[in-house]
Amino acid sequence: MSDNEETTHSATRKRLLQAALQAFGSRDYDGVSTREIVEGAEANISAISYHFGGKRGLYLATVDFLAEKLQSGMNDQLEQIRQTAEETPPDRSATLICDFLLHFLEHILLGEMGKHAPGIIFREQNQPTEAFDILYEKLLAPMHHTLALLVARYRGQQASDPASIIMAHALIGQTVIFRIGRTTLLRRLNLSAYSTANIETLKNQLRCNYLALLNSPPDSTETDIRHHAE
Amino acid sequence: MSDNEETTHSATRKRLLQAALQAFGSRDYDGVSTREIVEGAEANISAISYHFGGKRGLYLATVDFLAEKLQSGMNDQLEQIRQTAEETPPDRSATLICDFLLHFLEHILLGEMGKHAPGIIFREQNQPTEAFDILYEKLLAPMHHTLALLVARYRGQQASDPASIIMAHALIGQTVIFRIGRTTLLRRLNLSAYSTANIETLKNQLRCNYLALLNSPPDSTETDIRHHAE
DNA sequence: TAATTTCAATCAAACGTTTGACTTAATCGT
DNA sequence: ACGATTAAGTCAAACGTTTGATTGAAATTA
Repeated sequence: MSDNEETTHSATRKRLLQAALQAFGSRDYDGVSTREIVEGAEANISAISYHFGGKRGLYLATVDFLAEKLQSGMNDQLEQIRQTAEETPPDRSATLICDFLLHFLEHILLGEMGKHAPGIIFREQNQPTEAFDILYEKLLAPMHHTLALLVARYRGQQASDPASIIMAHALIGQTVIFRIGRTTLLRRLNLSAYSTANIETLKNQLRCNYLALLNSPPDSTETDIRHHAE
Repeated sequence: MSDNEETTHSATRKRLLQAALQAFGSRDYDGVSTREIVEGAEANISAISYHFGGKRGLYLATVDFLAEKLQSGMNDQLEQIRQTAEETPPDRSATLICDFLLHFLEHILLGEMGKHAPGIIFREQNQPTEAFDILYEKLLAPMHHTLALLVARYRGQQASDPASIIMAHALIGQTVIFRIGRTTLLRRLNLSAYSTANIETLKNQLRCNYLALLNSPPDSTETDIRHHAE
């Protein structure tokens, strides 16, 4: 399904998506009014119904628009990483993981993506709707999957091993918490915003953390988490 | 400011706060209607204006209510930890950190707090309002501060050292990501919810991660993050 | 011309808030 | 001791505004 959202549509449609992304990125679904969106898009109020069937349709299209945007910038990278991993010794996987995550960190701290995506993604994690499926399939799953693959390779486990998956989750968490918990950390450090020097410091510290986690001894008391699956 | 919210208030006031906590915990400010709240509280619509001056006032009172609730259960624990830390050798700090964070994990995964608090806290992190100050002062700062103290003690640093603060942040992040990113991880593991056995597995894995981070060598390229402070 | 897209105007529903009457329980003057 | 007065709390009803959605004509495009 989902042939590529019918590329032949008007410019109004794209302006609506961009305005909606900006709005939904900073405020909740109910906190955004259709009139505010069309104002930002310099379009008429009825354009939403015409192009997307309604506010809900616009929201879903916006999430898809976001996912597509981020996917395009990441899938190539992920694919390349997976190929590189197969051609190099397992212990090089740690470097691949670090480089990918640090590059990812920069994007969510400084990039355009970091402005809008986190709010939407968290909300859908916390209270999943139909939109979460889109985010999961196009963004979260591929990234999670590739990282688990690298982790498994580095630690000599199976990529499907829950331990690998949990470790991948922990690594991602270690990264995104500096975006999610930004306000708290900045306040603790008496900063008003991350500077590029701050980010460099963070990256150095995070690299150490990644390696520490990857090299940590496997949990000796481990039980198979799937025993209680579904 | 903030004498203890005038304890002599009516029962309706408390019912409103509890209903509001439930509502604001799962949906955004604009996603919650005053009529929905008073319905849950079995109160009259005008009770909100009467007791809190309006919807906004109710929201702020609800956040304060939440912070107070969680603070009472945590401050004793934090105080006890800080005392214990002073009386025991530094290398015992790691155990204190682990025990506290794992106890915290259980609360946010299973406890009543885990239902409502994360949504509110994240939203205020992502788009801070007046309510964030309440959360920061009563909840986030004390916890962050105590952890930084323990980290500094264990690693032989100053508690005010940015490296200690960042490490404390990383440790907290390592924990809360299993609540924040719950939906993604569960989907990756083919689970519909955490079982107590799952949580036991997570706790064992997390303990390893905590220790790995705490024992990791300090960043050799470190620069003082405060060089660029405000 | 025929199909597509935009527009101002309008709709019912839901929103947060306000009103004024009513109940209940202290407080007061005598 | 007792009716009058005041204050606190609750209630149904209504307020004006904003919401998402729809309409049918006008404009644009092919």
